[in-house]
Amino acid sequence: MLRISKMTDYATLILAELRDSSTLASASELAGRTGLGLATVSKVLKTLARADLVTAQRGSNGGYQLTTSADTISAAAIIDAIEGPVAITECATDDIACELESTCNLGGAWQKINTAIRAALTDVSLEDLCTGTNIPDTFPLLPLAAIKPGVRNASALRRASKL
Amino acid sequence: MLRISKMTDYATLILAELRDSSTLASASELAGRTGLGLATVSKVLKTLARADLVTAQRGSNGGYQLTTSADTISAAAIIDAIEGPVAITECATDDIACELESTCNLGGAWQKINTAIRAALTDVSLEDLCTGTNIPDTFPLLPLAAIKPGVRNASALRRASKL
DNA sequence: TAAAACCGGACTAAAATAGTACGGATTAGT
DNA sequence: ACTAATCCGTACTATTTTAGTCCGGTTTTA
Repeated sequence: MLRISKMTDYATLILAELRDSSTLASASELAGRTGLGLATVSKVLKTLARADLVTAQRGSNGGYQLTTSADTISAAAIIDAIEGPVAITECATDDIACELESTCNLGGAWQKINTAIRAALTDVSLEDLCTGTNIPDTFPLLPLAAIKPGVRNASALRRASKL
Repeated sequence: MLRISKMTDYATLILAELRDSSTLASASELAGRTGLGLATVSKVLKTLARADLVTAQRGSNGGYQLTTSADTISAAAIIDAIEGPVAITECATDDIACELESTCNLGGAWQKINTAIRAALTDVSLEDLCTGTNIPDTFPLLPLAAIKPGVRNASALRRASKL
């Protein structure tokens, strides 16, 4: 559920390498360091460059570097760059009202959740991802938890424990 | 990014209808009420029944009803039921270590984030989804926010505002 | 016994994702 | 100027996932 694509995963790996590198790193260099295919690394880097997360230098001795420091690049930005600004539900994707709207009695609840998750991901930086800091094992969503003590059913617990 | 499948969306719609119904509701009844195809509704209901979120009554006059009350069914449980216990990254899916592990210097950061999101979704109930209550517009992730004041880059902000 | 309903699984079609390939443009060094 | 290294853009293919449909079987009620 709620998975990020492999490409986004790769992007994180690559960005992490760039973070460790003080100079320009070429696509083939990064391919070597990450163990991924050159073509794939190239593709990811091009996408990241278009999103302005990395800056490219062309020509011989060219390569890539982070546009800004690792603590100013958010997890949300990485996901956005690779996967585009896709929303959690179909009908949240664009401003066209979904055809089921009349029978849909869910007043955009999923969209709200989506926004909330995005906010959470915006507060996690590449630096955090690399160092593993600032990412708590559980995200106590205070306002929610305070209002209703987390009610969980058996199957949810069972699955959660396996995760 | 991070989208739930259409089927999960449908499941929520169907569960919401079941919540409003005091008696058994058949698949065709629910298809009518939601505006979805019968075959699709059937499929979703069967899956939900297997996950024990709804209880089926077979035979003539049969149908479905919620197994427990709407406030004991979590959003996480619904997603799990339809999409299975899939994790946010490939290598988190099973306990087999991913082949990139040696070069992967991301110590399961995505997995942590996944767990955190799951925790958040476990605290949102079907009842919440239906009524729209208890779902704040933003989820202030207190422990995170307290430690580092949300650093966002321009492109993240731009995209977020379009969402 | 017949009709209504769920059950399980197979099946197809469509869409998204992953990965590859290639000709073109840019730059540095010689 | 020439050449090699490198990024750029895009098109392409293959694979996987998702969505949606169908059907034969079982259960229950009347």
